[in-house]
Amino acid sequence: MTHQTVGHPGLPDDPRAEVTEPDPSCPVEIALAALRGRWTTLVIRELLRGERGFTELRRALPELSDKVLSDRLAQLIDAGVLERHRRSGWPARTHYRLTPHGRRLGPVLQALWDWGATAGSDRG
Amino acid sequence: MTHQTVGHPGLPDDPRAEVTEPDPSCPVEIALAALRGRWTTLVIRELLRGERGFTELRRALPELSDKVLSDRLAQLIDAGVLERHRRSGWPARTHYRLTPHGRRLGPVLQALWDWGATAGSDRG
DNA sequence: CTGAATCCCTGCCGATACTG
DNA sequence: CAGTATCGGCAGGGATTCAG
Repeated sequence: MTHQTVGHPGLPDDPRAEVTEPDPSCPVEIALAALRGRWTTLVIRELLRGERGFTELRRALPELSDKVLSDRLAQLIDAGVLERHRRSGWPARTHYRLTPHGRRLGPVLQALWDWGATAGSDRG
Repeated sequence: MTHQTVGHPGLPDDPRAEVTEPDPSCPVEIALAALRGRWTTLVIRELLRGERGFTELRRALPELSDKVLSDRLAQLIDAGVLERHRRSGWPARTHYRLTPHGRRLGPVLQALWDWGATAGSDRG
């Protein structure tokens, strides 16, 4: 951040802070798009704990269907959060690992957690 | 989670960090619910700059329809982010102001911005 | 001026079934 | 083991209309 116009934390001094309609190239939109959708943060949480295979993720999140898990993994790979590593052979073995960029979601989720944990307590 | 096995920031040592399915009471879900939906962050951004009336918000975000603006304001009031202040008389005048809790979204949005701004570049 | 009610359309999510 | 294909239900979002 390069300024503090009004005294609140403010947003970066970047033209994208001035958009008047939702803009996919806005960094906030990019971040929220990466986190969007049911189950997404739980998948990330599992992978923050270490790399996991497809079945391991299913075991950790039993209510999550194959299709949605597959969707989420693709979404997160697309967002640069995860990498897929295939091991050839039989049975096929794949594992998913956070990229460095994905690991940097840790503090972001922490910020969301901290804010959400104080909801209702208006303190100030 | 009760540890920091891998050296990443980790999540709080709270039972809600162990849920195996989406849980509305999870702080992360609470925060994401507050930010959910198209236009939401732009409305917040406007109000981070100062209190605004309904029409002022419409002017700042011309593509945003009345209905969705109304929906968003209700959502954010419900989330404890905003307060509505009515002034009696004619014409009716209302303004919206961030609560202290809402103002604390500043750093959260900043964290999202920072992450989103580095997407693609794999080493911050 | 400040909204709420309605309608429709689209996209997400879940269940099931099928493939390499 | 690791997914993809397909379908149906439901909620989100936009335009329009109406009301306090």
